[in-house]
Amino acid sequence: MKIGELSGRTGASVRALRYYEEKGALSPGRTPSGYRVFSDSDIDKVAHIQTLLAAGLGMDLIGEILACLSGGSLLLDDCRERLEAERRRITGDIDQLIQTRSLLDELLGATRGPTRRDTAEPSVA
Amino acid sequence: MKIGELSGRTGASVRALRYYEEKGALSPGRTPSGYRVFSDSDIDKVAHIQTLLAAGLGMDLIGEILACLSGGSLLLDDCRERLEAERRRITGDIDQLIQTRSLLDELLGATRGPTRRDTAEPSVA
DNA sequence: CTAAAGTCTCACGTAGACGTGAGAGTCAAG
DNA sequence: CTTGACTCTCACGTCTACGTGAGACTTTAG
Repeated sequence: MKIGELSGRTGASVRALRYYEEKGALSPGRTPSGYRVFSDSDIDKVAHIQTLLAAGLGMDLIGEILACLSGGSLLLDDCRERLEAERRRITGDIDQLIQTRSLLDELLGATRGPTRRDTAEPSVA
Repeated sequence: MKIGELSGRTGASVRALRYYEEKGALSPGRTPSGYRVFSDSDIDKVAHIQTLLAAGLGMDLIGEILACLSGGSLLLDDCRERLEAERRRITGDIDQLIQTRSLLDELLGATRGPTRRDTAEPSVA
């Protein structure tokens, strides 16, 4: 498929997809005329990219990770370490966010209003 | 205390502290000669700012929040709503991060195997 | 065949949270 | 009084993940 279709299927803008390629996260083929040609598996890759981006990983790292994965379907030790480091960082971020949520509760409760446990608490670590 | 001392006590750079003031999150007094004068309570405020920043809140919102808090020691309904919106967003972010952590575990697990250190056995790469 | 739609490669613009001098005034110490 | 450290106000530089044309070519629809 061409870039427009991938954009439609993933929600990522055409510009974003070209940017992902620039960072090595995608490696589409080319038609004789220069058009990028993506495969179905790229849909999943883009989803991964979006997920990792949302988690705060930089495109440079994501690019290396996906390059590693598609390269040999096996992570080099170097990549593993960095992924594990990110995993630890994310766990730290989660804790941090939970504390911050408590701070917000404090601010919200400090002034007035019922200390009601309203909406569900999906994630409590 | 002057800006340098507050910087030392909070870890925030002098530039950052001036930026926080610019955004209305801090409102230090001034000496006749124009030097900023901070109080001890500003140490806590800076800590809150750093926490909220790390949680993804923008300085504009943080500025309004702290201005609200120190202004009337009571949150306006408008402020409350926005804080509650941020609370929901943070909860969503936490869930997102937990899912992402699972993705990382998946990626890390996909290559599970002996972590060779010096074996020059090129797997598939 | 022509017009519209899609794609290409530059390459500058954007927003957020500061970094980094530039040039100048101010304060504590010797 | 003179350093030297500290502070002040501009105001441009930085980094990230794209947005947004500009100008030109390719493909598709009628």
